[in-house]
Amino acid sequence: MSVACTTLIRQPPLPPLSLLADKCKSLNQLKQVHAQMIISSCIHDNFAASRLLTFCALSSSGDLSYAAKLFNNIQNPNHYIWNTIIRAQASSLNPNVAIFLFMNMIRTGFEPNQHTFTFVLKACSNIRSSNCCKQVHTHVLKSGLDLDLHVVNGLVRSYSVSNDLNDARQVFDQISNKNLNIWTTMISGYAQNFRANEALMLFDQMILEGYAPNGATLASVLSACAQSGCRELGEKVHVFIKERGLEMGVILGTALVHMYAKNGALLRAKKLFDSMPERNIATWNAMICGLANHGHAEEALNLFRKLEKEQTMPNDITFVGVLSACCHAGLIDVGHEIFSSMKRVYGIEPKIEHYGCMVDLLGRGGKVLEAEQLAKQMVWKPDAVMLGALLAACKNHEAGRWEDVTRLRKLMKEGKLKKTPGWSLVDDDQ
DNA sequence: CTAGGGTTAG
Repeated sequence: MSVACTTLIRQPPLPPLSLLADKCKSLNQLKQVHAQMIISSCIHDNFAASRLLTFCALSSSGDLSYAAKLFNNIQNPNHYIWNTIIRAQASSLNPNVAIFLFMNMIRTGFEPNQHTFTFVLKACSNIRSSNCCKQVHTHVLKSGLDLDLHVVNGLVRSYSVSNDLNDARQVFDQISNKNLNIWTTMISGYAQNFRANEALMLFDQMILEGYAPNGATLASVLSACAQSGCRELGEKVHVFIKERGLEMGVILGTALVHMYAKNGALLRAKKLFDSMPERNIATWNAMICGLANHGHAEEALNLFRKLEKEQTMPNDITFVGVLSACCHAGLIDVGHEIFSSMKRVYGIEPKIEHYGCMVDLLGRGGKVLEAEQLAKQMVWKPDAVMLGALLAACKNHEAGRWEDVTRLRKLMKEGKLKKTPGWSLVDDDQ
């Protein structure tokens, strides 16, 4: 008895179970802590439960379904617990669950706080639903948190990505004590919706009001410059970045490469590309697509070969660039090879754009039947661009064989090829 | 007690 007591006393005190949850490295360890919490009944303590939940909901070695079960077993969740599960579900594969939880929270009479709104608005952004934004927005107004800058930023962001720029702008305009992040969110909203002029006008206004842009702001501004061909402003931004000594990270670097490449300043783009210490797939895509779109097919392909040797994985956009390079250069065999490698080597399922490139490539090369077969084997109906390419191919390469055109028309009538509004543009031989 | 925002390629 006395021996046991001394042993107990001599042992260093264990950290409380709740803090042990924070130290877990794996789900298995966490499950052991969870078990101990159940045994010692401290699982009923919300703080202890919240540490468990945080690990399985948010850590990279966590498990969302375990988190969901854990959450369901918590009798009286507090704000932190509600917010944590909503936050985790908001960036899961099914962000609707976050909205659903949010509604449940309200139904049970729990008042959302500013954190709740930022997380549920993240879910709205991820499902890109303007209606969801509007519903959450009414709750924001009800709660009186409509002046919280994090919440406002979430609203502007989620309205913007749902293509609802009017509502985004309305929320933005109503806030008098804006910060840089809100300006950046609104500018990026315009830029990402291809409304470059509005993005640049807002940027002007931001500068007039005395805000100094950061790298994130400038990345969006450069994106707008790329879209609208404002190379002059783009270069000014480049100078500003250098003068201010802003860190040329991968995002800002990519935005600059994109701006130069899109504006046809391929040498400057390439120089910058080569000087970047770190590149991601967007950087490669900006350069490859820039080369391809300006008629430098060989260089685009060479760069793609280089990319294949890197540890960076190409994505579907890379292949749009590479295949359109093949198309411009008339490289049928190379195009075929790359098209088939998409799925075989990289596990990327070709989309309609990729088929479009191939149909155009085959059609221009006079392989009208092959092109048509490819168009028919897709799971989608051909779009106007593809039909245009097909009809052009018939006209240009099979002179006298008007039955090709007739056959396409027949297929369209039968609904095997869908007639789209743009189609009439090429149907000019009545 | 614990938590949140912005940025790149088409």
